[in-house]
Amino acid sequence: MVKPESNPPLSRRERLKREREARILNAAATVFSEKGFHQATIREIADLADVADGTIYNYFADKFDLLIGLLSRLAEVDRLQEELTQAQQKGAQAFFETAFRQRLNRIMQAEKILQALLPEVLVNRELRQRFYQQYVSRLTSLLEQYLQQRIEQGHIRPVHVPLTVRIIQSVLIGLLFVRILGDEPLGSQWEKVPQVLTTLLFDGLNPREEEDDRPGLVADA
Amino acid sequence: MVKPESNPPLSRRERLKREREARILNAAATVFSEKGFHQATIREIADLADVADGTIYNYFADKFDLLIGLLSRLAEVDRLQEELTQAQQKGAQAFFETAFRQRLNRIMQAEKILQALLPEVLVNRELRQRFYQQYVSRLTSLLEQYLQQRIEQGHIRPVHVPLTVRIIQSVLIGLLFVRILGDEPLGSQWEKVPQVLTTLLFDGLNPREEEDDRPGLVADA
Amino acid sequence: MVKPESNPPLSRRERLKREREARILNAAATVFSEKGFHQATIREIADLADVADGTIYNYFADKFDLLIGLLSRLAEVDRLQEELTQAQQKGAQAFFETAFRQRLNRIMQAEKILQALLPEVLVNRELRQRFYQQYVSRLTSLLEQYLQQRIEQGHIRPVHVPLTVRIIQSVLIGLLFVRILGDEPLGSQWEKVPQVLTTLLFDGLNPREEEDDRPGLVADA
Amino acid sequence: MVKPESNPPLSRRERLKREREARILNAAATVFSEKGFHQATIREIADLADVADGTIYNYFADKFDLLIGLLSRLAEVDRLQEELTQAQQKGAQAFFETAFRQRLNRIMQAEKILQALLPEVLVNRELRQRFYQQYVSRLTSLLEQYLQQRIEQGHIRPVHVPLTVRIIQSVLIGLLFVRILGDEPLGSQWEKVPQVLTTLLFDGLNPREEEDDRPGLVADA
DNA sequence: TATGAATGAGGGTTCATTCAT
DNA sequence: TATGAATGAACCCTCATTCAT
Repeated sequence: MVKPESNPPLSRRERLKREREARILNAAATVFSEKGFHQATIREIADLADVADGTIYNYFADKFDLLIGLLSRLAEVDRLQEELTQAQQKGAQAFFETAFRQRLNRIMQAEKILQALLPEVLVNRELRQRFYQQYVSRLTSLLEQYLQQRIEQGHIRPVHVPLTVRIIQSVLIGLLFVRILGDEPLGSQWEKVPQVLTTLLFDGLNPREEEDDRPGLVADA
Repeated sequence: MVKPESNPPLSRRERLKREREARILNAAATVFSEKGFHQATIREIADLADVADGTIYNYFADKFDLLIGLLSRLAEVDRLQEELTQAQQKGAQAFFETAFRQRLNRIMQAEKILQALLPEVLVNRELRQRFYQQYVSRLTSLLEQYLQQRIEQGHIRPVHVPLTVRIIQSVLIGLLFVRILGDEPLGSQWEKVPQVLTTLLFDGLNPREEEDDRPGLVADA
Repeated sequence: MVKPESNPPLSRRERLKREREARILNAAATVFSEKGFHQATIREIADLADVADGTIYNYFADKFDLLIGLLSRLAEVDRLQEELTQAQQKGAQAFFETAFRQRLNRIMQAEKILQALLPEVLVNRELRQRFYQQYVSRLTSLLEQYLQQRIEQGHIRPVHVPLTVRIIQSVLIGLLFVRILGDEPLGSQWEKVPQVLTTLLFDGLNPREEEDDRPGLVADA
Repeated sequence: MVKPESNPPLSRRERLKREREARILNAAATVFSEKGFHQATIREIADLADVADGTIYNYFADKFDLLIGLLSRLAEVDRLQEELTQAQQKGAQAFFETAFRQRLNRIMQAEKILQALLPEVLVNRELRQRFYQQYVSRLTSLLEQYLQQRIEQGHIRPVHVPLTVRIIQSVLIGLLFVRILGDEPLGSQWEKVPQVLTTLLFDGLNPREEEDDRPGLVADA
């Protein structure tokens, strides 16, 4: 299932190479996320990765290619489809809560990389397109299919599928954004977000007959 | 539109100065949004504003100060409080739909400026804090107050107010983000978003007894 | 006659600009001729010209453009046609002696520039073509016309005009080359060359009845 | 062709080494002549020679040493003295025509190497001196001796021997130069040059009583 | 106050050379 | 001895900023 990459007789040389590339990408993520792509210098990344400046160019064509490398790693590690497929066996609401939790976890894990990428994504056409295709539209497609299906099954109200999916996508990205902005409640209560979000999405703000007493719905901080 | 500051007669000299500053800021917004802050050059902005390079430094301390200028203009023109106060006279759902429409309209009007600012907001601590305070947290506060009130009045289900408000904020910012990414449905159906979003927020995805037949809920594109 | 460029009301600013450009080109000629184009650094040229590195780029697009600038100056200052036209009023042999003297003088005056240009001329296609057109082929054409005419008039033996002219051209360039190589006799007896060359070219090596007693034909060094 | 050095049996190992060195020098000549010494990279030469970068440094001390290697090969292969000695048995004019033909043939054969060397010869003091000694002055000396002798024998008019010889040398180098410049007539009629040059050198441009009808003296292209 | 040329620090990138394998 | 990845010094060029006019 998960391409096991099980050709492990990697030569020592090959292992060193991979390890070096990883170190460089890590360093790039750190420096980019702290200073921004343009403020970051190759020198600084090289120092942090403990290689010489020139070595970076044995692994990446140029500075921008480091961003591409980060984006690739982002997409590569992500098990988006598999995760979502598993979650589909649950009910609709549980599916969304699971999906949100997965996505928000991923975002948190990859926060540094995302913080390195996002600013340039907004600015660079090529990166923007790659990011949209490799990162955004994949989730969009899956959600559209899922939502459509569930609507047809009557498990979900008939809504404007494309826009609803965009709205859901936007929440996720927006949450990352506001989190990066340093918003305190989001920073400290990130784990609660999936549930609040799911409840909101399913039950809405409208008051119901039956009072809802589940914990976590009211701020306790 | 609402220019209550028009008290003093303003000398010809003064008018010229203001007009020049506006031209410079416009040029900066255009160039920054197209190329990004770091790719943009003072020369290019000066050319577009039809002034000499050096002139810009009579109006702004340095290149970064142009961003501050754009942020100020963003906040300055915005009638956030007044608009929301007006909307509060409506019912809760109508309030949100109005508020969303206002916000999304503002976002669209100021898209160029926002596209110029956002990348640097993610990268520059000072700008980030200013942006958060002048642009994000103002809405957050107002929404928190409003939501709290309505919950106490029983018009809205008791929800986790801080996170709910962050989620709402995130939708707005995220929508802008996905729009900038070039997402087609968002680009072409931007006007429908407020209603879809409001319905989603209030009624949720859960199916109800009574079928919902209001127009615009199902994609027709 | 010599376009006097008599629009002297050059502003002070303009004069300074021209003077700066000249200083830069002089410095470039010096450094290029001493170290070669690739060994030369912009820093060094700037220092010698007493300007900042960046200033050079206000006058020349890039390092290579300095070579183009040198080539232009070479062609610009040269009064090739006028000089030759004057010389045409003399007899054939006197014409050539005059022409050789003019050319060899020019070469000596411009030796630094030529030494800066030649190596790159051999290496860079664009410069090669420009050099050939602006510097070499102009003389070639004039000589071809002149030789053809004189042959038709019977003042010169019928020879293979194109090759003969190339041979003459080659002597001039070759003499410069051997001079640059540091050849001593050429360095110290450069002024004798035109006469020796002319005699050789007209009378040849074949011995004649009448012994030739003109001075300068036998080495006295 | 004439390989009298073939005394020792040469081990397989030794043969491989020589062959490798030859491949490297060939590659260097090709790349240098096409791009120039400084534009050429060791990588490119190594690729063309089908060896690794580092291998080149087992054969040559550094990049510059490749030029020295080319110069050595140039001098080594050249049978200057033997060829000229043979030619001396002819009459003076035949001698020169033979000598010119030999030299111009050599130049053509070695054009690539010369084109690789000349630019750096003009720029690098050490290479310049070596080139002058190993390539230029050897011919100069031989010609000076020969010319002096013939003059004393009365077969050649008494001319300024040192300068005359320099002029002859200069023609050869200059012809190579103009050829490299891409001059068309020289490129296509290179074989005619020795004869035209010899006639010019011996008979001069002065018209004679007897009309000269030998072929090849008038351009037919 | 507007101008725009001069400034020069800064950084991405190249590539000859080294050296562990 | 051959390999080829790592090294890091070196350099062209950009461009924000200054300042004489």
